[in-house]
Amino acid sequence: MGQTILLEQAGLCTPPALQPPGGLVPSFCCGAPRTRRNHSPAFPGVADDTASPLAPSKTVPRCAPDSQGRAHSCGGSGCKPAAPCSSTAVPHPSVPGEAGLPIVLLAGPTGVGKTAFAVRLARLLETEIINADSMQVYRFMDIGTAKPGAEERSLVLHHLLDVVNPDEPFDAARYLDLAAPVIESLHGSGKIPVVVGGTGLYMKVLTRGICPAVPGDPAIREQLLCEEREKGLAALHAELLAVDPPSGQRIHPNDRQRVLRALEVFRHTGETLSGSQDRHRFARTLFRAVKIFLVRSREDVYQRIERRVDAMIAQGFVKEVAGLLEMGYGPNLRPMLSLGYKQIAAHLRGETSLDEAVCRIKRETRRYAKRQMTWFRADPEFQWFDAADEESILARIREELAKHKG
RNA sequence: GGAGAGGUUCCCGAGUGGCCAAAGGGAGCAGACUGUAAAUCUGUUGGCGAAGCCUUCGGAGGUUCGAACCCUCCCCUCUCCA
Repeated sequence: MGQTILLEQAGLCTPPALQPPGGLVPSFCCGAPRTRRNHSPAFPGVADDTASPLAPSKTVPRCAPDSQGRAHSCGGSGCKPAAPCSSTAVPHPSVPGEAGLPIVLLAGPTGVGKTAFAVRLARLLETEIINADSMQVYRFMDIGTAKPGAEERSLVLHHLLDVVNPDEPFDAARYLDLAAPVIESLHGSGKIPVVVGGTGLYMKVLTRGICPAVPGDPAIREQLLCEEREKGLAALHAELLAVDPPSGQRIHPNDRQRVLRALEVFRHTGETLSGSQDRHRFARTLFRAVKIFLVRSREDVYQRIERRVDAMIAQGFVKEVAGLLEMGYGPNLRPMLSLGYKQIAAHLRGETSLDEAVCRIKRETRRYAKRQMTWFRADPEFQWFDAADEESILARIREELAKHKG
């Protein structure tokens, strides 16, 4: 096994009892998970017909006109193709919607074993993998993002990995712009793409499109930040409440990121974010998907996180972060503020010991895993499977795909 | 052996007679999420419940209408002196 291959995959092919070398849980780690009750993950099993990912969504028009009866603006492409309405508005040639080939979405909390299982699945389906992890799109960030290693990549072609530098802007819309054509191309050759990752929003956007609101505007953003410094966030929230009441009510006054975004949209376009979202509503289906969520018991996931972070350190995570900083990727860049990178950078600045950094990474990773479960729990189309039960998952996927062919 | 300080709800820590199931922080748990999403934010945290009731502030007694808070004894921890 290559060194860069992460523990994630170990659990899939070997009994959980087989611990990786050095997998001892360090006793220094504060806040070790206290699992009071036996969390038994929900396995909703097969979704009912209405919620079935493969059930055609009968009511949704492929490209609904907006309230004014005009086709919404897809960069002038007039909605002919079911193109994602994004900044660049790449018109996608096909109209997948409910008729085209499906995709397989493979999600799960960090460290359940998505990467390895995806490779297996992709080989069985003789297809390719599309990354749906918001951090693995960045170059030079390999160890800390648990990016698939050379071995995995040699077995199956991976897309959307290493597509931008850490100082380039990247967001859900850009993700859609890049991923949709890959899916279409794979569909063109009769393949069913396996989309793997833990970023719920990216998966949602990939299957349902994104609200055609404007992209972020640096000038307006700067102005807003300036006003925030002068008047405070509360004043900006008050303004939002006045200008876009639904958004103002929905967005908590402390949620700086969303308050700023909503105001940014309004100032840029004169249209409210809520209005735009109301028209969008994730109503269309861009790609039908078989949605699989891999789970393990809470204890299990936490233990795997523990081991995985230790393994990252052993593989040279600190060196990786130092290297990024040397390359000139500053500690305030978005990806450098992500899980792990942020804490290691703080350690390199001398703010914390390595032990402390590791401890924090583990804790933040546990929280992240929890948030992922919350996100995917909210989407009933995802069917939850015990990650160790590969056969059931494969059977289920085969069943769905067969149904589709028939 | 002597002197002093202290033992508070999962942890740290405030509280020094009623307004205390007990501030604040941490950790945990739950939730939200449409262009930063590995981000950002919210709620909650003794038990049972509708009010309300029950158990809790090292232990056992006591004072008081009433005690985490006052008194006595005991146990434990820390600091200093021998």
